[in-house]
Amino acid sequence: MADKDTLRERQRRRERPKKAPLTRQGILNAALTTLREEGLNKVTMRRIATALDTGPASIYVYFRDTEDLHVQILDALLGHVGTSPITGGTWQEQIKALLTRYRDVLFEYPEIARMALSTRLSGPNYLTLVDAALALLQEGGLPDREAAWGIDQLLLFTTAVAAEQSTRQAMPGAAEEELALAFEVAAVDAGQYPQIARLGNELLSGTGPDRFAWGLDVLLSGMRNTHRQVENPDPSTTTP
Amino acid sequence: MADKDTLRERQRRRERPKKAPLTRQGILNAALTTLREEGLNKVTMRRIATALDTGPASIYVYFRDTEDLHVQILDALLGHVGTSPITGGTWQEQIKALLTRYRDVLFEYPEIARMALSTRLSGPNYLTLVDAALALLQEGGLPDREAAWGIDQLLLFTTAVAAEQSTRQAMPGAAEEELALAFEVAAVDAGQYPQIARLGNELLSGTGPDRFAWGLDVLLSGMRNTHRQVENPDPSTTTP
DNA sequence: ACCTGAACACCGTTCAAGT
DNA sequence: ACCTGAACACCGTTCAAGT
Repeated sequence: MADKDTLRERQRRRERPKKAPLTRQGILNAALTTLREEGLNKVTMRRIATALDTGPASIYVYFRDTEDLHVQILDALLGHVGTSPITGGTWQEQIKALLTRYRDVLFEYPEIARMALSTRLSGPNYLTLVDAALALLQEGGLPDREAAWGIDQLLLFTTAVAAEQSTRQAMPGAAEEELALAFEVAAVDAGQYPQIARLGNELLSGTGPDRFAWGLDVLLSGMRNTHRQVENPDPSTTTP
Repeated sequence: MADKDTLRERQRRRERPKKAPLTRQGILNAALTTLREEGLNKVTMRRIATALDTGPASIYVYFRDTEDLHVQILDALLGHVGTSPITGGTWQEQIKALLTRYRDVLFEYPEIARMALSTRLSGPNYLTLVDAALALLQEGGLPDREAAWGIDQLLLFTTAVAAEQSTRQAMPGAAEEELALAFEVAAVDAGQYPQIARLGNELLSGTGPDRFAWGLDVLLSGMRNTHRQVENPDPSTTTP
């Protein structure tokens, strides 16, 4: 009877509430939860498997290896970074807004940013972001040749800033490290490192966001003034 | 007798040839050998300890943890990057030569570059490099405020390029990945990613060194044309 | 102080066997 | 095809005990 079946069904669920048919999405969701609650280095095959009430081998049905899992997490995280519209301002301001949005995602998940540097990304959400940025560069009148290389540099800078900055704030003892750095700069031997001693605290000045914004301005300004050389065509790799 | 002692000494050495008094340098040397022969992720506490014929706990006498070991390896690797003289050319060419030298070291050890992004470096060799670069920026007439932030960006870019590029070439299957990327760009949906489709192979053009050199030019040019805003002084953190 | 064996609490990945 | 338990070959770090 329906009643009896429902009851039995409920009891079964209560016993093992997380047990559901294994799917790619299900694994990804469990991974995202673990990421939020415990950080990327707890997003391990074994842990996700345990959360889903199975053995580690099961995850390998859907993900090639741990890196594959992490890459797919990032694209899931990127969500609508590239699609939600950006309004107002010059094209420079718009591209800065777009990249800041990207940086903010990476900022929330320090280790993801570091991973993003060592893996070619190719998820749909990432491609959308790249396309949107390229459109803005074109709008700004940047020649295609420079835009093609420039987008790489803009994304590389953004990712690197996130990887660098977010590590510190997320880690226990980050504050002490900052302080130690300040002392170090102050204590630096003026004979051995004259420039560092001379610039002193100027080296540590400014907030993360201010430095990031300045960095983007430098890149955008530099790109417009730096033409790519015509590459010397290598005859050995060119068909006649 | 001397003869007998020497013989006994030799035999003792032959039995356990690596056993020597444990020193920081000795551990570092063993670590460098392992790095060269097996890569950074084999530079583990346990492995170095085994190589030195002792238990893992012994390493903790000289290094706080695994990260500390890795950081000190990088500074050892940096050797004379910052001290051996750079001759000829404009200050731009000189700073490019200096950073290229830095990149080359990081290129040889992919994982070290990635690590360098997430850890504040402060070894003597690293500071020497920073100081030399700052001197060149000053020689080029870059104002101190911009130089202080600019050096950060130059080093960040260099490290990121090394982390990104070197991963691919060092990994098994890097060639296939490049190829897969090329196919991907070719196959991209022109409706969904119009800009990527439009630029096509332009996005993949150029060699690593050409892109790196262009990137440095962009940065150096941009820095000279981008003044730092006067930061809005935050009254809550300023003493009156 | 310096050094260490042993223990604790984890990992990724593969494989043979199950459904 | 999809899923899994068990096994293999590793990790970092701490601690109590030794010299």
